[in-house]
Amino acid sequence: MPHEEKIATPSAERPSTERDAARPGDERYDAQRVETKWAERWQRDASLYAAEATSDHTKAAKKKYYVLEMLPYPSGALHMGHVRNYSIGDALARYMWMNGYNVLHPMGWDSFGLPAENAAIQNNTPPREWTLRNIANMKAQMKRLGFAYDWSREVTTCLPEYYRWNQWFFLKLFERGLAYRKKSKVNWCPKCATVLANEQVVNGCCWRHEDTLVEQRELEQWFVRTTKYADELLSGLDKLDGWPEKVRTMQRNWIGRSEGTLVDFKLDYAENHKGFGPAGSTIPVFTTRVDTIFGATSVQLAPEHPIVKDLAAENPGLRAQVDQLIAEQRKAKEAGDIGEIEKHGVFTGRYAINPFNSERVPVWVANYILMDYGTGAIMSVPAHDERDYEFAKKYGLEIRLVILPMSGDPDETVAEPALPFVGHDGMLVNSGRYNRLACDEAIRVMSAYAEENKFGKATVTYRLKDWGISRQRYWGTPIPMLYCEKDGIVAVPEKDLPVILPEKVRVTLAGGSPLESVPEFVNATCPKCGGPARRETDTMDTFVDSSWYFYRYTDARNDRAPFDAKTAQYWFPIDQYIGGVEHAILHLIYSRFWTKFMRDLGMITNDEPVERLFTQGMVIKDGRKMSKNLGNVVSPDEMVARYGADAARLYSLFAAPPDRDLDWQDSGIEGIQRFLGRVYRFVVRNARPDHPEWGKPSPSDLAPAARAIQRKLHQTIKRVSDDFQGRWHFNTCISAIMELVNVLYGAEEAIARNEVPAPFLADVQRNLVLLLAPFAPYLAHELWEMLGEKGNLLKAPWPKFDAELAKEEELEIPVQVNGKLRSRVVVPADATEETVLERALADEKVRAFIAGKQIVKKIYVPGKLVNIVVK
RNA sequence: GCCGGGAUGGCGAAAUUGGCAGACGCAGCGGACUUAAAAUCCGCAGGUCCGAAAGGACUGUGGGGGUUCGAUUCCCCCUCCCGGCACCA
Repeated sequence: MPHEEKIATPSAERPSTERDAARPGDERYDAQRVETKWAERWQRDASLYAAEATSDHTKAAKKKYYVLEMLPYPSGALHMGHVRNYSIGDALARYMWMNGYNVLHPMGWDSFGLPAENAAIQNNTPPREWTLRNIANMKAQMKRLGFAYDWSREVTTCLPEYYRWNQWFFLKLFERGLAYRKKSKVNWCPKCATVLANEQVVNGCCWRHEDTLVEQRELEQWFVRTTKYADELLSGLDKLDGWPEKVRTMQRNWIGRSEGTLVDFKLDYAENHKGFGPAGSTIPVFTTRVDTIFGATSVQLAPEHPIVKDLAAENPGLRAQVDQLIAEQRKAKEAGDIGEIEKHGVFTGRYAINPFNSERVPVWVANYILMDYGTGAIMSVPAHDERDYEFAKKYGLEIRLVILPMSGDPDETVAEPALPFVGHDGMLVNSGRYNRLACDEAIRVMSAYAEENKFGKATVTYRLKDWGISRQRYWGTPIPMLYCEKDGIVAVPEKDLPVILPEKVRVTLAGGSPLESVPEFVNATCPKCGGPARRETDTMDTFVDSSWYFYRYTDARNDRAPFDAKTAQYWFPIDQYIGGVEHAILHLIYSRFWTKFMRDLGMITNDEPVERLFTQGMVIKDGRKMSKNLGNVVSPDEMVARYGADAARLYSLFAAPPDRDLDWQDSGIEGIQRFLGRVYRFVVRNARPDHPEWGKPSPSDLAPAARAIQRKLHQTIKRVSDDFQGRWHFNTCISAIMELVNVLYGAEEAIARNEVPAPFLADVQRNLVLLLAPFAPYLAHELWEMLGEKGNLLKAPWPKFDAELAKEEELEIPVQVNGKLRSRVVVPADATEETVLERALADEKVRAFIAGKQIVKKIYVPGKLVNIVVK
């Protein structure tokens, strides 16, 4: 019994009052000492978390696994949301390493953007300096937290080595007509002093400044033709079954595909026509219900419709009213309640011709018609549209029934429906030669008729708009375009990339782009004619950076291309992407677009960037989102200093399943700290680095105490492995490990009595450490070493589950009478149904409940439960 | 209005395929160790009622109904909370 003297007697090992920290044999877990020791070691070995080169892999049988967490904006310091996000990814990466995969687990910095400019203005620090300093700080935090990133692939989007490829992609987009310049109404955030894409406007406010109303401005802007892929972006969602349904739904809503028909209504000039009419004498209307067109009793125009402008120009009275409508609409839009606007309209005095029946209908302008959807004009069918019905009632417009609801029997007389009847299951009436057609059939026939007669056609409309990427800001990727007086818009030749963002720029939020005030940047030479040219001073939306950065990780130091096609093909798609749901539309839709674009460039072969997406819940405190304003922010640095990185990470995984919001409680992390200490103390007390080999005796060879440990160990291996492979409920993984540790503590007396063989105990401890390794890497490494293991824990094989060893020899079967729990019987695990029922019926308590009654039914669910039904 | 997600002890949560509701942890209570405290270890613990106790009865997963021997789990109806979309023609 060589280990006898090593067993600690509690009194000998208990730390005394003072100066206990440095005492030899101290059992208290000093997380700071252990964690800083390992952080330094890991720091020294850059290759530790490096993904293996793909060239080594064409022959190797190792499977790849690309796990990615959304890269952070370097705001200055990590917050708890980051810690949670990265703890999930890190646990997964470590688990996959231990399971023998070639893991790619990179990290980078989404480092262009407005906060750097604000900081520059406030602290007089250049954006570059501010950003790089923040990156250094956050990188140090990540290292201290022990995240296993392949830093050799670090991507920093604000550096020319990266953003030159944004410019390169822009040129490719431009060549293919996918980047274009257009004057249009754009969203303008006064606080950002720049425009925003539609996706970046939330409830009429800026996505970064939720209290700042977005204004509309007319500006020349660069757009990316995301709508070219609208259909594929939509249909591709069906195949993304590794994505949360919620995100897919959000994207579907955002794309907003709608099938319908365009129909031209001609303005009628028969009366009051002064020789030349308003620009565009036809009014194209978009409708999803062309089958109801015989019920159209007016045409409604958006107040900002160009024809309205012309009509108003001829009619000052109308103009005042239209201005009023525009104001109402704008106000409602800004307040974010355009949906609740009080319907209000004005008759223009003009009429338009319904091309299907040549009927003259009045043309109105209404505040609920939106210029930026469809054509900005509708045909109003009060009988079959709720909004039109409401409007018609208010202004006394005609309501004409043209659809009758279809009943089961087509020949049966149908009662007049309550109006408005908006159902699709009907047939046409009062519709000339289309009478008796079913709605869907009528839509087809009538669309075709319109197309044949050149006054309309079937069409598809999207809510999705092209992506406005111009930003009148300094800290972003310069758009590589030139304006030459002679040659117009000219692209910067590829060989002249990158267009370097100048460093010495006075950043202000006033006026246009700060770059305009840098003559050496603005003044350039036209590559076509050699004459003087003006450089584009807008920079790119920072969502361009994050749309393709994950490809760059596969080949981050390439200076001839964004990345090598073969290498990207090996790694893509990303097996698991993890981040907050706030990017469900913005980042994730742009990324999907970019992937399709790169595929069509022939750079990649995958259609989608991400196989599986996981959106983790928020970290909240006291029931509310953490924010500086509320003063409920928990700082990761403070948690690491007080409890250690392992505790902070483990708690963020333990407190709730990862997809739910996590309510941070300081007392909760203390419990985790206690648990880590418990694990540490057990191993310190029981480590036998010099143990002989564990020969794996069969269960019957072990004393009951040891056998109980073995059973629990294998049950734990199964639970932890299953949760990694299926749903990711790390909280239950950790609970399972806690239970194992509790069993080990319960066995300490048996261990002291030598009922647990030393080699077996060593094996159990090894497995315990392996199970803990993905969640608490510092403690796991420390204990691994303490157990005398020399190999790299990171790549040590994940414990293997053995069903035979996990099996219970005896089962406690609950016995119900009429569905109510009355007793329990202990039976051998392999007991037959007869035996179990016999025992159950023989049970004293059960007998008391069935006495004098008739047994109707006996139910036995093997291994689970007995239910005796009596009456 | 439409589409998701959710509601379980004092709190965070668990119950993975319809089978012991509350694992694990926090907070709490009791005990051990200590001169004492901290730390640590062990134990108790949904609620109500009966009982001195051991123990027992009833009840309990937002509310109501249903299916079933049996429902946190499946079906129908309703309430509340969170997120997204919304005169989208």
